[in-house]
Amino acid sequence: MTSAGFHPHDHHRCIADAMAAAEAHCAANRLHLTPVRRRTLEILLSEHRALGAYDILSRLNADGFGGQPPVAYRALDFLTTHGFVHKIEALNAYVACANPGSDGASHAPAFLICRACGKVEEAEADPAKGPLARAAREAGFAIERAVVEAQGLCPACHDGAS
Amino acid sequence: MTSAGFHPHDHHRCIADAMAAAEAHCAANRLHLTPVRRRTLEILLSEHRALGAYDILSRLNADGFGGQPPVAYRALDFLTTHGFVHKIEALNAYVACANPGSDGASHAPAFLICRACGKVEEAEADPAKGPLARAAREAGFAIERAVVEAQGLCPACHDGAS
DNA sequence: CATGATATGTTATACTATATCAAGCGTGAT
DNA sequence: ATCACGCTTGATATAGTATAACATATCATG
Repeated sequence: MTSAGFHPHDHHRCIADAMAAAEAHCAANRLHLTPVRRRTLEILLSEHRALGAYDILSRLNADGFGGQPPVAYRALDFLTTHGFVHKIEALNAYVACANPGSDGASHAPAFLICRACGKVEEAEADPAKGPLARAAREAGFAIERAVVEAQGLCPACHDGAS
Repeated sequence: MTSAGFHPHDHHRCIADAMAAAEAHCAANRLHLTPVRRRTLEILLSEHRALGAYDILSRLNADGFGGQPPVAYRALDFLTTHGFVHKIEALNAYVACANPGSDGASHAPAFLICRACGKVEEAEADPAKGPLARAAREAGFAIERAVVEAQGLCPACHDGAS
């Protein structure tokens, strides 16, 4: 199941479901979804886009949370460690996970990033099945983590442009 | 054909071949492989590892080239634009291309990055054939560029460790 | 209540990258 | 020849991303 980033959907519901899943996962695993962490996740869920740490920080400020970089980075560290948020390496930015708590830390997300509207869709493109896994096998390389980020144009921007 | 990063090889030859290929490609395309650019490429070729821009910069300094960041970044920009060097997004670092000039800009490299020794091997894991391409097709997404970076342990580090 | 683990506040700093303007240096056109 | 132009480099400043280190607060538990 992929995120609905590129298509119209009940976004309020989309946020509520993700927050509920995060809360359930935290409750089940003795994790503290504190106010800063919760708000950070809400901020990221509010858009299907990747936000920079300093974007997030300034929104946290607006909500009365501490104003220094470590505040944002620590919240992001918690959220990424537990699989609620992913970092988009190609953008040095962060995006909410589409299926949080699905299995904690070990799913293998791939991302489709629209360079026009900035929306990010998360796909479960398990690299274990692709040419990457074959190349690794041939090289005797043991993959622990894979960064897979496709950049291009989403359906809407592709049709609208050129 | 993959790079020989993880296996013993005639490294002097490996460097010489890559430099020759770069020179040929530049000559054929009216590109200037100036001293800074050439030296930058040599630095990256000297190791099968990804180096940060400031690492490269300090090595350039040692060789008498200008000492400001733009010097390194401009050389890297030239080299990446023309396919002689790739950026490893997950590390914010740069690595020499294993098969430069193969087709200029449009090959689809994937990387195997050893977290222990730092070596990087470039594989031609064409994403067009993998699950990523299928996910994109289903989503109506037009991929223009794909970042594929696997992190883990190379054969040597995998055997040596635990 | 004491204790230890977890989380947050705060300051400072490190690391990565680019904008901008000035100067040098070839190549080719007139 | 020299002028004009494009490309490359020099140099200063600043923007953007991330973490180290230490102090304080909070809370569950013994």
